Amino acid sequence: MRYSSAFIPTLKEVPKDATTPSHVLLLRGGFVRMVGAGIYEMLPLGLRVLRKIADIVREEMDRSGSQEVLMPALLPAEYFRETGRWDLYGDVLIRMKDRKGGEYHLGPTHEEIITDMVRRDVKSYRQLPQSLYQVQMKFRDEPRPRAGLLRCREFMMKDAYSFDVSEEKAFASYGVMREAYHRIFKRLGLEYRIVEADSGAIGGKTSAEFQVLAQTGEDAIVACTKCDYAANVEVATSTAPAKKTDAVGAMEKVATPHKKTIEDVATFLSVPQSQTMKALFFRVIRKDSVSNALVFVRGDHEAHEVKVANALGAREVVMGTADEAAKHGIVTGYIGPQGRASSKDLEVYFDRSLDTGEGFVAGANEEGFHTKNVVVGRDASGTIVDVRTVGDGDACPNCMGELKSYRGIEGGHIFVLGTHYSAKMGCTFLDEEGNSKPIVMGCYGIGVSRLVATAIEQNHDADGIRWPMTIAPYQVIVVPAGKEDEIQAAALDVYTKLGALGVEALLDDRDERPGVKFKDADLLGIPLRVVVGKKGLAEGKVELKARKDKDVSMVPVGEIVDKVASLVREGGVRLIPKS
RNA sequence: CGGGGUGUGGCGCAGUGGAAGCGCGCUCGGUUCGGGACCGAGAGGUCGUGGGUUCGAUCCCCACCACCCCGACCA
Repeated sequence: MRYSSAFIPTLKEVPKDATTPSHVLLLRGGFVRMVGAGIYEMLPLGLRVLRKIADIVREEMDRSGSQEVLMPALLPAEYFRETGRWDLYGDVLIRMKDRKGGEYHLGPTHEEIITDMVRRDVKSYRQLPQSLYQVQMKFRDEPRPRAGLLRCREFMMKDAYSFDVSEEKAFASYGVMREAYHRIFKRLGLEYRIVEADSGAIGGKTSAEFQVLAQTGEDAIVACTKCDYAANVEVATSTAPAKKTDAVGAMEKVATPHKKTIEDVATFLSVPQSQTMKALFFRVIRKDSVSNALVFVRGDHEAHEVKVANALGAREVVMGTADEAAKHGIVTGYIGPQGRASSKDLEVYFDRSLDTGEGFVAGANEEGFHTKNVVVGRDASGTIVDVRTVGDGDACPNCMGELKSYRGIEGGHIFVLGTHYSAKMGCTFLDEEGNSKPIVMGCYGIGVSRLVATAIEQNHDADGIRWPMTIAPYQVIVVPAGKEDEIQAAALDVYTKLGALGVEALLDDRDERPGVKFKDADLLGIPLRVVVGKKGLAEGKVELKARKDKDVSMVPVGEIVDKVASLVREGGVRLIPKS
């Protein structure tokens, strides 16, 4: 492509609404433009990147034995009604009516539609397993779209679905996809971790997220520095604390006037914060009931609400207000477990870090007093759970190694769904014995458009983007630095020969000063840059620079094309020469 | 949905109760030509929308809309 005729509207100034690096650079580089909140149009460069990512995903899906289909984005309400998600999805679903008043919505995900596709035709175990995928725009009315392509209301997603005769086979399919995902993320050139995660609303049993490491990530994850354990903090755990058997003296009430926070109490009583416990009052929302719970965690720990909800078997837990607590006779600031027991009104839980046989300082359930030597099990009873937020320095639950925390962007998520959808939708098959059984499903998503932004979050510097070779919009930019005919001719020659080898090259033939061209080349993030200049050319050489490196090398004109081609290949791209 | 903020030329911003300006970008001419050059001449704006106050509103008042940030929520 000749730059002079390309539609690459770059911007010098940072658009004021862009905050994250990928958002800024996608806009400045002329890759995308915003049309509305969470709605973007892809300009030529952006589309090239998007397609490259999608193509890699397709190749690996195909290789894993999955077949591509395309489902509609516009869906009649009846499918989501079948599984109850018409109501469950709430405002996230973009709903509409047709001229006859029929109810429709835009697809936020396609489990129901694919299940319908399969149930129509698959009747026998002989037709299984099946694996189908699609690359499609999805629509979700996000409460808060943000950060450019990272969180959109319209976004491109690859979703795959597996159909098996048994849970065992479904896990095998899950394993195949997991391997395919590893290949995909490696080929995309992204640093990532596969982590255990909460299954959320999709309703699965086993799931794993592919988290791309980036400082701006929305998700907090921990990974072991020794083994391959990694988990989203929503579900992360650590080694359970050892029980201690030292005798602990009897409980002792002490005056702690006006000392409400853990910090104040610990300082006042001269005990480490790890020897105190604090209580969190939650409103617990279960499938068909709402109750309250006191959850005790160590003073220096934090409870994670998702872990709390999972541990209590709740759909959701919400921090209760002081007023609500007061109705249960709770003295905020001085809450203790002694003398309490789980009741219908108020459930009592302890994080397992408190179940060590040690004595802790707890509130005395009386304004201005705390109690020392409270031993869980001896002086207080409740259910032991694991709800604390795991963080840096905690011990790995697998190998006792040290856990380290990262920020991540969820690039992919794979689930074993079981029969959640198939059972509700009557997607069944006859096994060898003639028994009708629901098909066991799995689903596997990759946020294709999100990965465009994710790749930038992980690969950029002060000057612009640094695309991984496999997804760069062009692999090399050829810059003639000078107007002399020899320079122009030499640059055109290099550009033409690169094209013949199948290298995707951009020829910056614009009538601009070299500085402008260099700035744009860096901003666009083209991995390789070949500059044809007067001095070099006099010696029969051109300049080669990698976007990610500082240094420049001079290469004989006769070798530059092969040199570039081999670097592109090394970057993981298969070159197909044009005949 | 709660809290905060912003809407003025393509982008970034200033500004006034008498009706609009700067930088970048754009067009033309000239000088330049290895890290976003310089000089000169131009083009380009329903001041988010609607209503109100006023002789007169981009400015003051009210309502609405859009967008951004924090939180809730979420992939």
